[in-house]
Amino acid sequence: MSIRYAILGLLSWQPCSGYDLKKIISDSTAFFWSGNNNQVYTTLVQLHKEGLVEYTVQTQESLPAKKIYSITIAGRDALRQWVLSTPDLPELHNTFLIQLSWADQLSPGELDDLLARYEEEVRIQLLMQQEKNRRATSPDRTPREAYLWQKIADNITGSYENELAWIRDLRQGLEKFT
Amino acid sequence: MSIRYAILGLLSWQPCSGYDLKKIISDSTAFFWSGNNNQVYTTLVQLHKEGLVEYTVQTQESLPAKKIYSITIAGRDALRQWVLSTPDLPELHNTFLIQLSWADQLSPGELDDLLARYEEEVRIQLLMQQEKNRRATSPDRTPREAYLWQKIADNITGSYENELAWIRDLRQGLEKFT
DNA sequence: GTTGCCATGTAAGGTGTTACATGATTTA
DNA sequence: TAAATCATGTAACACCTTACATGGCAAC
Repeated sequence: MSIRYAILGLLSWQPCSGYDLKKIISDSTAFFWSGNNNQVYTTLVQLHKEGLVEYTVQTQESLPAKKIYSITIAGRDALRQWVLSTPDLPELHNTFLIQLSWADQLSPGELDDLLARYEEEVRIQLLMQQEKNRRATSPDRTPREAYLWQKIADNITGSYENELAWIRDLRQGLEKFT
Repeated sequence: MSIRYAILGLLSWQPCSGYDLKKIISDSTAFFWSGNNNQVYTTLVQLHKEGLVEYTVQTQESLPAKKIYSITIAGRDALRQWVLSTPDLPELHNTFLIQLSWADQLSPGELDDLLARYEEEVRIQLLMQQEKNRRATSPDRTPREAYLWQKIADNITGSYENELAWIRDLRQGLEKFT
């Protein structure tokens, strides 16, 4: 349900087409959805039905027409209420931990290979995230907002760094068992 | 799809009824599913259809009959192949980051209240997780397996600790903006 | 000339959740 | 007497993903 508010929030920053929203969402890690058409467009239709967004059609020569969505007063109210609501905990979904649960059947070499592959994946992901952060643009309407967005980016890189430290420590500790 | 392998893994540890599996999964954080009936029972039926598990019915006086599932040779093979397969990255799904994205509309007091509530939630979750770890039983078939399960538990508490450090730092840094 | 971008939308399917349904036994 | 535990299973629905469909334009 929170993709509603991700979209409302983006529209509270600037009017966007569905296509724009889709791109922003799929490029972002904090907005963790895939940004597929179905979800974005149907959510926009629903938000419109509820009066939380409105749109104007903008025709373009030699390009398909755009629906430029913007947030309504009611939409801003709904967003504010949601932002004030009790936060959810982060969802810790790490399939690798399940893989590791049953990894004692592997030989020392197989296990270290598995761990090395995971470490490498996380390492690359961290680098990609850092690069994303460098390129990213944020609303930046006040110094405080810029700070919040910086910290949001830090949260994600921090999670990968934490995971990386964990896997390195794990591999180190495994050397005793060879 | 990975709940299949969570269940196969649990059965590779010890034979269980669906009810047992359900309880283990819903009590565990690493096995991150809710452990609802529908998923567990239908997955067991599917695994049985594929010949990866088998069961015997155990009747009990004055209690409903149990189906005691155990893993087959084919099941052990499938599990081993999955454990060796390329690990997935952790899924970072933190709705709070989206809430925070649009939190600059809040007054300093409202914002700090939101952050304080989040910090408290994470703190409690960390304590609960540590308590869980203390009570938990693990397969513990070899010293290496015991080590792996210890590290899996550490991963989860570590994630909460990391989040807690992040939110504390964030609140500290916000004081400049009051 | 095939791929990718712009821009909308639909279809089909996988995954996961809550709630419902039964029915005896134990606990508060 | 109400609720929780044991034990199975189904129904309904929310959420999310990939893939399909159209059609013009630009780039390589």
